Amino acid sequence: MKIARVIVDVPTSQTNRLFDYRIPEHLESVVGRGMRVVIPFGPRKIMGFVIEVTGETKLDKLKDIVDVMDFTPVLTNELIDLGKWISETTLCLYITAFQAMLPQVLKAKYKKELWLLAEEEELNDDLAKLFAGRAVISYEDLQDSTVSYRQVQKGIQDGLLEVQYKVKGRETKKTETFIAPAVDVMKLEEAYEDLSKGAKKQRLILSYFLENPEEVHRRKLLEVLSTTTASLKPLIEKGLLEEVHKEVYRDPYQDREYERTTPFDLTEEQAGAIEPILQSIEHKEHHTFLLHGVTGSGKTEVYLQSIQKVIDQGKEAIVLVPEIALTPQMVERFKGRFGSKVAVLHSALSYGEKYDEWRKIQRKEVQVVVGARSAIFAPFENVGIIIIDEEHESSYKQEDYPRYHARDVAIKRGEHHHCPVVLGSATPTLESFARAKKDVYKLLSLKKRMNEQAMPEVEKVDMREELRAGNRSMFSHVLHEKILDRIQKGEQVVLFLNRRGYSTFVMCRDCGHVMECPHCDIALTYHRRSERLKCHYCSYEEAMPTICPSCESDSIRYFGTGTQKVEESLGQLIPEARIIRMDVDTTRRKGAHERLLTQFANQEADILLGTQMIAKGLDFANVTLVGVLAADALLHLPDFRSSEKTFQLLTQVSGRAGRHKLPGEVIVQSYTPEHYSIELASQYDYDAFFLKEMQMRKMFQYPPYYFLVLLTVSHPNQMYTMDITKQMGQFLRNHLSDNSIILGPTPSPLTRIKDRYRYQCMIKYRDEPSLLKIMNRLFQIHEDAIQNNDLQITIDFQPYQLM
DNA sequence: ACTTTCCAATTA
DNA sequence: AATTGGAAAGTG
Repeated sequence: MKIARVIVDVPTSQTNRLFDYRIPEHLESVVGRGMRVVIPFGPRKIMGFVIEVTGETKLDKLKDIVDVMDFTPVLTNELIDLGKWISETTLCLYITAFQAMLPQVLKAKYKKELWLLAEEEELNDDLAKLFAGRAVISYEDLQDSTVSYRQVQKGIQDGLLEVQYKVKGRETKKTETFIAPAVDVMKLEEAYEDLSKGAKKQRLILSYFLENPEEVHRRKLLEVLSTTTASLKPLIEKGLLEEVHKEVYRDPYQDREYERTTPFDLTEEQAGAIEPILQSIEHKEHHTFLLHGVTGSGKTEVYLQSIQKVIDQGKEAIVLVPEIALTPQMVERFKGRFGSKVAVLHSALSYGEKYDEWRKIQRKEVQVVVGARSAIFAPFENVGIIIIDEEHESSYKQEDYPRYHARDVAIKRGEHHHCPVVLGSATPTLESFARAKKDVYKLLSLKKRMNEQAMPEVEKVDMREELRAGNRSMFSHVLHEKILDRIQKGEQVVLFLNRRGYSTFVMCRDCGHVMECPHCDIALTYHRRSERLKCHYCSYEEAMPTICPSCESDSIRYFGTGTQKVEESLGQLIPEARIIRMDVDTTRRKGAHERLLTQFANQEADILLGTQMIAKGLDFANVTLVGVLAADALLHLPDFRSSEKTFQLLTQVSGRAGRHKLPGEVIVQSYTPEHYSIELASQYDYDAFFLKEMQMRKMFQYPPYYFLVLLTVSHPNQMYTMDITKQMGQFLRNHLSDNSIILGPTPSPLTRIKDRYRYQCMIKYRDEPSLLKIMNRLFQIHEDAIQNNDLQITIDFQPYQLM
């Protein structure tokens, strides 16, 4: 007897273990490790992942597997082990880890149905009305009806009704219609002769097939012969042609032509950097490389040529890029070099499109995947290299369960496949650079730009002085003039607004009342388009008030510097400027992002104004001026990484100017231009910044000198939350070593979200071998309250977001 | 005596 | 997470 050990699709700690099921004979040759199966669980039927197939069990009675959902495993052996590792190191449930590795559509969908077993006459009036002649009704119909649960229960007891559970995948396959001859050429010819002379279009279609007897895409056929289905239909009805429905991939890039590029000759510096990577591929040895290259130094070419080597060896490559940088320009470079060997995975794809790209990987129809964070789980089995571009990006850390960092997963996979992991950045995280200095990672440096051009000159503008000089606008005098100058010359400008910390809130000018969310401790954000106030943390929204709810004055206004507002005042300042604004609002619609960028590239606008999303990966030849409107917006947030983030952002934004023949220039506006992160970013001095920031981190006991764990407790009752957090802090102080520092409990920076109070403890440690065990114990102690008292505990190892 | 609501245990 | 069966609370 064969037995499958299964992780069930029930996300709680009590079911977070293997359950044994008998594999019925007719499924014995089908069921395998890594497949999804339908299993009975209590009275229900649910989905589960087969983790192991064995011959023995400790139990004497087992239930049978009901059905298999896959014929090929969706999880490879490596991914199963990886999922286990993730759940153990990030303290999440097994099922959560496995679900995170797969595309959305492979999540099971459950349906509960009520079946009529007897004749309708045997039912009472209420039930008969409910069924109304149908044999099956969905459970939602029952809930919508007035029939009481009691009646249904009785019906079930009397054997008149039955509840059935259905488990379905959500995957859908897209099909398209092809037309093919249904008879041989002889018959076609006969039919052609028989057709009346008047049926010109029909004759045209047949003559097409006489010349090309293969099947052809219907839309294309109709297009080529410039005809319609009206002429095609009679031929199909006569049985001469037939419709063939074929499965096709939803390929978002299919109608695009990519210019093929060939490998460039590497510069001496690039050649030096790529050599150790190629060696690592050659010798099948795992190493983690930190490729530190200034913007424009040609990191991507190093990636591309390393990947070429991997493909030549018959292996596969995984490339991670930050979501925000997954622009058409980036995709183009990979598609241009490797053509149809590339799958692309990012959040702008529909679920169906993601699934199709994923299946190309699963079926090994591609050798390269370029994608955002979750692409690290690409189900390749022969990985030859893993590349993480813009290594410092915070989007590589997932902020909800499983709270994994793609970099850690990459290294784990690199070890398994004995292949190199390359972390690339112009501004590496302090953690990574420190590791490179300690030779844990191998440091590779690219210090020169490929075009031998100097980095654009950065001019800092002290906005305090502007204010003193009577300029109250958000554009300094210099910036205003330079913009005018560029427009006159027909060159382009990129304006960058750091939105974080500058959201548009609504305040009463008379009494100072600020509109806040009734469920969270945060000011509401004003949305101009809908004229409504929205909360960024819960889904709460309300209409913009006309009078202040506190003092009933009518001088209630919105404040803050959103991109909309900048666009407005820019329009007043320079009415002739053509502006493209890029932010969440203008890029919400599918393809909008790309359309706006194309417009700008075609020089249909003079100024590109945007947030974070224009800081990365963009490359426009005609841009000669970059303006940063508020460089210190990030700097004053309660986050120990704020200096690092500011430095990274400024460096990145500066890199947008003067990438080609025309020299570039950068204006950085700030209220604290003397801050070392602004000062050193404007000098492009990463090494000096690293040293200075390391001093700060050492002094304040932050990473990379210490590891962090953030423990957040939340509950609707504030006192209770504080109490539990205090207990936990005490527990940690009792169990962790004396060298570790435990801070808190303190209220979270956002103390209340969705009517739940949040308190936190921070652990700083250098060496805690049994940390995982202790944290697990912490969960166990409060398991009951989590289960029955609406208590929530989140544990985040190496957190990025301290809110 | 009977119905409704709540809670904890169980899921192979 | 969903279900269920039994205890506790409510109802006339």
